[in-house]
Amino acid sequence: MNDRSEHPAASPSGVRLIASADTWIEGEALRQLEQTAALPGMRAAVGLPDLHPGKGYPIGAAFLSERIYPALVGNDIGCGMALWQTDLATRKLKPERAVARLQGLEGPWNGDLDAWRGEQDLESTDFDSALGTIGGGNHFAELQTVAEILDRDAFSALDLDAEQLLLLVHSGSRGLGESILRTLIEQQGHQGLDPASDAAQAYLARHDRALDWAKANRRLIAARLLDALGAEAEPRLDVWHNLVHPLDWSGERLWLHRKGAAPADQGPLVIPGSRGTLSYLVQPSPDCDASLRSLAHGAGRKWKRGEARGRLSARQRPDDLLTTALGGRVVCEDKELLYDEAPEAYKGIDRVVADLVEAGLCHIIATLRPALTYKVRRPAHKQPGHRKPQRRRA
DNA sequence: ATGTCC
Repeated sequence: MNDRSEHPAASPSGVRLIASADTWIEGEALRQLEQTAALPGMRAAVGLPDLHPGKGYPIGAAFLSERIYPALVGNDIGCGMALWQTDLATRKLKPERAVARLQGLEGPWNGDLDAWRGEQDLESTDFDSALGTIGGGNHFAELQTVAEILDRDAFSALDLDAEQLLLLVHSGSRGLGESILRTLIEQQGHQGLDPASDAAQAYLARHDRALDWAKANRRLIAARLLDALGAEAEPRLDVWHNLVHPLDWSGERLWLHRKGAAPADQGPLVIPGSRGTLSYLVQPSPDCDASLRSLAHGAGRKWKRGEARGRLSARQRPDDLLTTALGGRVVCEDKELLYDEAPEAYKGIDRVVADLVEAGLCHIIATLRPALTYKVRRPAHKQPGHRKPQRRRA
């Protein structure tokens, strides 16, 4: 491991990068990591091996601070990864049939939303109609098969069945988190908040609601997808990788910000690769203080959004991207998104996870293979029959 | 990332 700095507690800048020399980290991401680590009240910063540039602040990083920085959590408050054990036998999966059945997951759910919110103990928001929708960007719902089991005891302890499909859902708080951050920035700017201030308390209350909303969203996404497939499933894990929460650290109360950083203190979790590579079910090590109790949340982007189409379209047609090197099927009728989320746009997950293992932060329970990755059907404005608003003539 | 929005 190429540990380029001291332990956070001992380093003057408090910055630690967990990445081997073989893991490429963009210079802009390192600059963002250093700049963020220099904000007032910041005590420690950790870049995970999936570190890549974000909008001002890096993604794939954890920050420990005396103050609360909402902009550091970002707009997708509560985004995370949840795993279900389905009752679908892997050998019985007919991908083309499953693809055909997965329709209409983009629009509002047509079930009894008020009753469902009641069961989930979820308050009503202006974004109820978005509950149960995956969204864009890197969000997805994916059926996976178990490729290899490396820690049979841990695998069994999770009550997983290697002969049945798993469902992994990556989504967040949709427009709700975005509205919370936008309002906060309008009122407070990018400054850190004193945790005792009214502004901080108001933000935290809304933030915590967005966490619940995002988790419920993943649950409803799974329920809708399973319903479409005629399957049932049981939840196995659900972790947030965008949030801020208080942490007692060496006798002090500080605030841990995770921005695209998975928790290492809440049991096993899935670190997904791209849709064309394996994902990893890992067991965090008991002591992950060196990484601020955090792990990588995925492979990390190699190419910026919007760059992939230009880089790939000469050698790969859109149809080529609907099946992957591992034999998986992809449902994504948004062409730009199809390219943006191509496996080539991401770093290699094998190296990212190896960096974590070599740093002593986790071990691998099992590898998972994508069978069907659901992103999005055709965007509404490109649906057949959609009329473009006519530009008014002078 | 985003009831993005040409």
